[in-house]
Amino acid sequence: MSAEFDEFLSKFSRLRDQPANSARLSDAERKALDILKATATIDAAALTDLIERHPHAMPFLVSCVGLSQEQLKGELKRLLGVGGWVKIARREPKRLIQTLDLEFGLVEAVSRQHQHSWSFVDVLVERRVWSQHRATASQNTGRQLEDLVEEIIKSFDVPYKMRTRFDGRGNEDAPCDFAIPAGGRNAQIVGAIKGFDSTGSKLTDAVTEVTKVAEVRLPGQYVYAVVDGIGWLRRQADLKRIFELYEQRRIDGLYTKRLLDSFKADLSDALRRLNLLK
DNA sequence: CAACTTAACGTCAGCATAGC
DNA sequence: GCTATGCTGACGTTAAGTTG
Repeated sequence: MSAEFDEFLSKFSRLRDQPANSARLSDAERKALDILKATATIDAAALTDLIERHPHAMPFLVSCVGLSQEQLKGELKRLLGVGGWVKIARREPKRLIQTLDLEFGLVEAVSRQHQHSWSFVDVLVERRVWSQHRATASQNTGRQLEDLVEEIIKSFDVPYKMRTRFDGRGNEDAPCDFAIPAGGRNAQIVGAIKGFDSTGSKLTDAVTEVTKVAEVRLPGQYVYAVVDGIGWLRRQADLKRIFELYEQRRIDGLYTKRLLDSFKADLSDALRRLNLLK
């Protein structure tokens, strides 16, 4: 590249300030942690008492079972139908603790980690595990859903292609997560697979993608969507847009992991109608 | 096979709105 | 009026796929 470009490159700087060494905690959070620190014995009653008076202890407590703040919000939506922890911690602290304990073994985890004496290295390890978990493990959640769907497609012993594009109406094409028997102009059955345990504009992007598939599809093409994950529960406006596509029959099927049996049956019918089965 | 491109999911902040 | 929750979009990191 040109010398001018190299010169331009040399003028770049880091935008973010160096990360602060000590996280800023609110007074409410600090107070909650002081109480936790002073608690001699951790049991269900102690935690119930703690969160009833100090709901802001919740994100700290659930970190003991590997839940981030966002994951906590998602799980509360799934398990209790609420979007936050403060109100429910004050009103139904017992139910909140019991639910999380049943699902994640919260009390035991907090108790164990409360007693543990932590070394410097322990802290370093924890930091590393969390930051790595964030990026790598999250990739797998979406991939797992893809793999489940791929297994079903495989069971029919037909040619297919994962993560590709297909041609539809006019000169338009669209991305899809699977295509049978192949992508491009040969696609006869296509589908989108969108698993999210968290929220974000990525879910809006996913809806846009599914919408695009529905728009581009040819009359004879079958279109399916498989969605799942607690992220959708917190992004229902986006989920509804996909559901409407299904209600209007602009896509032929909409499934979650627990509905994959129906997907298999519907796919079987479609393959038979298209004479793709051997 | 290294460089590059595309696409995957998660975290968080900011503003709007609801609820006490 | 203040706090909790709802809604939205920008941003971060990594893996898989592509290309020369």
